[in-house]
This record gives sequence, structure tokens and C-alpha cells, in this order.
Amino acid sequence: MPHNSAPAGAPAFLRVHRPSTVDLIATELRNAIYSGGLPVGSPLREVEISRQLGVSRSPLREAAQRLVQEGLLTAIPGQGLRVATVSEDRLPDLFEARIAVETHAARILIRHNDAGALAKVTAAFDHLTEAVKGTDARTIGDADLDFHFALVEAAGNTRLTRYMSTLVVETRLASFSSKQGYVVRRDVTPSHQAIMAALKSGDAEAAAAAIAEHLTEATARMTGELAERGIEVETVAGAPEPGAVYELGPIDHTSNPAD
Amino acid sequence: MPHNSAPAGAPAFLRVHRPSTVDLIATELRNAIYSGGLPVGSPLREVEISRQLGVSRSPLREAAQRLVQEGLLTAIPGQGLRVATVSEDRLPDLFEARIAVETHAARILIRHNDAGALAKVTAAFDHLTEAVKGTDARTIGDADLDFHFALVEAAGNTRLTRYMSTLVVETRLASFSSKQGYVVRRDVTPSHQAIMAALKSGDAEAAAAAIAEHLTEATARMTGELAERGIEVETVAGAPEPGAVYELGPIDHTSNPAD
DNA sequence: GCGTGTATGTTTGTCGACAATATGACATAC
DNA sequence: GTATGTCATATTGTCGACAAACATACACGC
Repeated sequence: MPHNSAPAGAPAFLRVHRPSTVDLIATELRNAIYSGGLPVGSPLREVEISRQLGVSRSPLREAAQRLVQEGLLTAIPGQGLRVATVSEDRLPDLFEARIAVETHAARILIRHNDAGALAKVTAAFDHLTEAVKGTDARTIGDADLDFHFALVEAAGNTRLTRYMSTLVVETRLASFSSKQGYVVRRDVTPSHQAIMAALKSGDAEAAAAAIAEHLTEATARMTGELAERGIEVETVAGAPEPGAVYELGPIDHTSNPAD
Repeated sequence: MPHNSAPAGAPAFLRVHRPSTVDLIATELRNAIYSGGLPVGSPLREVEISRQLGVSRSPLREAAQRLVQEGLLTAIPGQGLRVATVSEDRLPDLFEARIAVETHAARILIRHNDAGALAKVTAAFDHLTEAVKGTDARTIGDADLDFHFALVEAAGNTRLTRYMSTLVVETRLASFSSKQGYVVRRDVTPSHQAIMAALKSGDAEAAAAAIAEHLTEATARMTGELAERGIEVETVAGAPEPGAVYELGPIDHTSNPAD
């Protein structure tokens, strides 16, 4: 009985991956939402967006449905599509999902005991510690989310990675939706250090606990619970992008982006 | 300052939820894949499917992109859409994601200590124990997946529930993709009983461990590891649906399905 | 005989256009 | 002055059609 699942010797050729037009558009939309180019709650008019992207409405609408499935866009029948808003009362739901994904990713990472994978997380952590030395809220916020994504990515699970890439954007959306504006706390490093230490020591339960605590604390801070209880946290504020309509780059489905 | 987030007294009116046409089509496609009406790996020809559904190609393609995002359909640029195949080597990835979602759902469920939520899980469990008395593999398989979904749903997290609804269909796809045909093991009850017992006793760690063990064992069985090691498990086989092209029901976007 | 090149048929990817619907402004009645 | 009804505008939802790309079958050359 011939089995084709185990590639012995020559790995033959893996299927070439050519990104389709909808792939490109979907990525462009996600980036626009993540960067704040498409403001939260704003309706995206299809003719305008499609012309900016240099495509027709059909591929745009198809790509948009992918983001609807992710929860990044909300579709109301007669009203079209809007950028999703993550209101304060939905923050616990979001961060609970992050806890589920990130804690288990940490467990997998420790179980695999892969030095290369851990090195990538360490690199992201170093990049974060470097970013907090500055004062730009966006740079810090990006580095923070990059670290958390790197952690999940290092686990090597395709589905968890896919979930996390969406959760990252949703977290950013929550920051944009916040009525206190886009704010990141100043001392992000300590709690991250606890996570890194647990990861390096190989203590899965400690890592999971550190992650859960870190994210629970973040939820409390963003919902304003800490402020209500009189607890002050040093923060850095920063507007996403003052005025200026974000110009989405044109999609070029002829050339190969891997040049 | 008026706050509209906390509904005190009259809950006013919640936004009416009218399912769009793409919603209906997407659900129809998921059901068709779950039930085996659309066989694994089969390319879905758009003109044919769209005519069966009584709609045009545009809304069908938009709905299909949602399933692509879920991973239920794979899109290759020049070749169109195919029903995804979950080959044996991808089973660990799938079940590891299930472990992440289900174990954390159990932790949430125990933390909330909601009797009503636990009752629904118990009901699904009872339904499963009833199903295994019969010999129909599909009935048992449905009850099994229903139980796991009920467990996650009981946690009350919208994102985890959304993840799980996709994972359920992916698990079914894996069963269909198996070269040993659609097979379920005969004695599903014992390991499920361990999960239920832990849930009722309120022991989160025990529940998580039971779920992880149960799913890890399921992975080993489906990858054929047990058979290779000479371990026999009593199973029940059943074909998804002999021949006969599945006829998708026509979409009616005029009437209200909530009648 | 095996491999390569060519031609045909089918399916996809994209586009422009039409009809239905929702939004906002305006006028009117109470 | 407030509320209701009506109209105009803009945007969406859907459709049919065209062009490009792929898969299959066949013929040709080595």
C-alpha cells in the first residue's frame, strides 16, 4: 500500500501559492483597519473603496465577506458594511478568547521545547522593551501586539495563528473604540517579563497564569475599572492619524509580490 | 452624562436581526458540507450550485468567501473553489485547536458556575448516551459533536463559540477524508463521562485534562496510530450518503424564516 | 512508446448596469 | 412646535455577459 503522506527523500514540489485578488484586497482592508485608515464604525462605500483599490465592486465585496466572517466588519442588509466597533461591554468576551488562544499557545510552545521558536518570541520581546523606551503610543502598541502574536505563531498551530491574527486587529479596534482615545500603559514590560521568564523556565502553568493575569489586568484597565477604583496607571496617548482620508494602495494582480 | 450601555428598566429595542441572503447561503453551504452533500475535495461549480439555490453567482461567491476564511473551502486562483480536505497529517493541528478552545471553555464554564448552562451540557450528554445505544454511525457522530459544541456554547463566549462551530465541521470533514471511511468508535461514553464528572464537581483542571486526553486519544485513533500499535477499538462504520447528488434547498430571501 | 505541442470546451474572474431599498431633507398637518 | 408624510438622492443587492485561464483530449514528432 503506497502512502503519500510521508515525504521520504525528495520533497517533490509543494503546491505553488499565488495570492488571488481577493486575498490581496482582504489583506489591504485588514491593514487599513489595523492602522486606523478605516475608522471604527465608518461605513465603507463600495464604489469609493473599489476605485481607490483599482478593482471592481465584485472582488471587493467578496473580500469584505471574509472580514465579516472574522468579525472585523459588520453587515446590515440594507445599510451595507461598517467597520466593527468593539464597545466596552464586549471587551471581556474578546480578552477571554485571547486568554484561551494565548495560554494554550504557551503550553504548546513549552511542550515542543523548540529553541528556534522561543528565540523568535524573545526577539519580539526585545523589540518591545526597545519600543517602550520611546514615547510613541502607536509604536508601543504595535510592539505589544506583535509580541503576543509572535507567541502564538511560535506554537506553530495554523488555526490558533489564524485566530490570533484576527484577535490582534480586534484588540486594536477596541483601542480605537475606547472613549478615552488610543492609550497604552507605560509599564508594559514587567508583566511581559513574567511571561517570558515562565516560557524560558519551561513552566507551562506559570506561563498560562502570567498570560491570563496580564490580559485580565488589561481588560480591567480598558474598561475603566481601575480608574473607578482610584487606581492610576501611567499611560501614553496618541491619535491614530489626524484627519486625512487614508488612501488605500491600488491592487496589482498581474505582478508577483514575491519579487 | 447619559449612558446607554446599561439597560435599566425597559430594555428599549434591540436591533432587529434580519439574515441577509449571503448569511442564508453560507449556512446552507455549511450544512451541505457537514452532512456530506458536498463531498470532500469536490470542486463546486458555481453556475450549478447557484441555480440550485435559486440565486445568482455573485451572492454565492460572496458566501463562499466566508467559508474560505473559515477554512472549509479552499480557493485556488485559476481553479475555483473546492471543499477542503483534512488529511491525516493535519489532524494534530485541528485537534490541538479543539483542545485549546474546549479546555478553556470548560474552565470558563466552571468559573461561572451557572447551573442553567451546565444543564444544557448535561442534556447534550444524555442525548449522546442515548445515541450510542443505536448502531447508526452518523447519529452517534452527530451527538458526539453536538456535545462538544454544547460544552463550548455553554461558556457563553461568542468568539469561542464561533471557532467551535467551524471546528465541528472541520472534524466532520476529517472523518469524511479518512481513508478508513466514516467511522466512530463504539465506546465514546466513558471518556465523556469523565469530562462530565469533572464539570459537575467543579474541578477545572480535571476537566481540562479529561478533555485534552479525550481529544488526544481521538487524534491517535484517527491517524491510525492505535491500529499500527496493534490496539483494536470497536467502531461503527457508516457511509455518508450513497450516490445521489445532494440537492441544495432554494434560498428564499423574501419571507421571514422566524415564522 | 513516450513526451511534447496544439486545439477545444468549460469554468472561473471581473466588469458594468439595473432594480430595490434606505437615508436625509423638505413640506404639510395638527 | 412637534410630528407625520412625501419626495429626491445615493447606495446597496443582484443580475447577466464578456474575457481570461485552466483542464482535457487529440495529434504530432522524436
